[in-house]
Amino acid sequence: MLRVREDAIVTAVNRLLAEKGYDLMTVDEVAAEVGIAKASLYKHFASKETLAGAAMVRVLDRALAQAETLAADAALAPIDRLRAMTRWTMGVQLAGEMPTLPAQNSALRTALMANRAYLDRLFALSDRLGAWIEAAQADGGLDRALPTEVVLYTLFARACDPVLGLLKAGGQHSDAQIVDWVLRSCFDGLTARPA
Amino acid sequence: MLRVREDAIVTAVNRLLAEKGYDLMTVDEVAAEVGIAKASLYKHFASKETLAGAAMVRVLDRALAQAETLAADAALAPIDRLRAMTRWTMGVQLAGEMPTLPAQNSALRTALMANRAYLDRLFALSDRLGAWIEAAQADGGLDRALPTEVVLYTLFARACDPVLGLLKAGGQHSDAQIVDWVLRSCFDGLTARPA
DNA sequence: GTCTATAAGAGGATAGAC
DNA sequence: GTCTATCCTCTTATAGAC
Repeated sequence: MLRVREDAIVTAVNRLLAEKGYDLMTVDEVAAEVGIAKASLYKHFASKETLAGAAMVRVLDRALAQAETLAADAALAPIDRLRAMTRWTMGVQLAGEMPTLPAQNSALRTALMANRAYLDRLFALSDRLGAWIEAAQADGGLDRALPTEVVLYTLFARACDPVLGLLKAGGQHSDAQIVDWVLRSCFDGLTARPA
Repeated sequence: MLRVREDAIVTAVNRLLAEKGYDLMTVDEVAAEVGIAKASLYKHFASKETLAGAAMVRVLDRALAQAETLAADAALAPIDRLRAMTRWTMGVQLAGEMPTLPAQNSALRTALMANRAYLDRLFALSDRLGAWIEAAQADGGLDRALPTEVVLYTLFARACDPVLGLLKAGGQHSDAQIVDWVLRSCFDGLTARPA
């Protein structure tokens, strides 16, 4: 029962974070969406920052599960694992399920940096992607001139890329088409490649 | 006198928007930074949204001036104009002078869409970059498989790319090095190019 | 653990004197 | 056009009954 209730809370937080972002999401809205009183919500989670942390833990768990699936496919080259992972990430964002947090809010940042569950998962995902990046550079699939951290941050940034939302807002293209274009620009660059 | 005072206000807004973003910037802070009372500030600008609009107008004017300079250099290929423009944009962000607005705040968005001065400059810049993009696709410098709007949005997005801030926060690299890496990943892609 | 009610304070905006 | 003082709403968080 308690687990089910808290799952419902995190689901609401996740959706609201994706829709309006951390600063514009209010705890009142979360409570209303779950259908409980705000005071009840605070019996489950100590603060707004804690709520955000729980939503991030959930999405990181989803990402780790996706990475696990990709790792199990021995036929995939490292670069293709990275591509598939990024495609998945962008799909989640287009589906309105990607909670995004402001990089500038220092109170929130401090709380997250003290959140062990969050940090564990963030490091686990970074380690996994970092290993794929280095393997892809070793086998010649990935540009060796770019440091691992540059590639890693660039891929993480696709999760909150505003380009996806802008193209979707235009209403002219399917989600799949949008993902294909952004994935292509990310991995192959904007300049023409010799055929 | 009035012009000087309003310039000082916009400068403060610009800096605070770059530092903390729109939602976390307070009008009290702006007034304090300028050194005037909040009520005085409201004699110059009607609302917080108006303040943000003025900061965006200023940065767009800077961008248009930069584009004008690049357009005057007849030796530059279209793709190099785009590259130089993006390099300039990222330099402004790393210098802490790039005001960034949340895409999710609908009240702010509504106000901006009613701000003629803002829209005029946004369209002017989009037109100029759009022409360069199409010229670069025509001469084979830019990937023809990507629609103009995808390239345009991708370049605009570099102005608020979180990767720059993450790399700078690491403290390991110079601004110039960071810009080079992100510019390379953007234009040439993450995957290796045949030499 | 759920509720109603409320504290406590931040923040956008304004009144009115000078 | 600048100031001090204040209004008013929104929002986070808690008190206390059941």
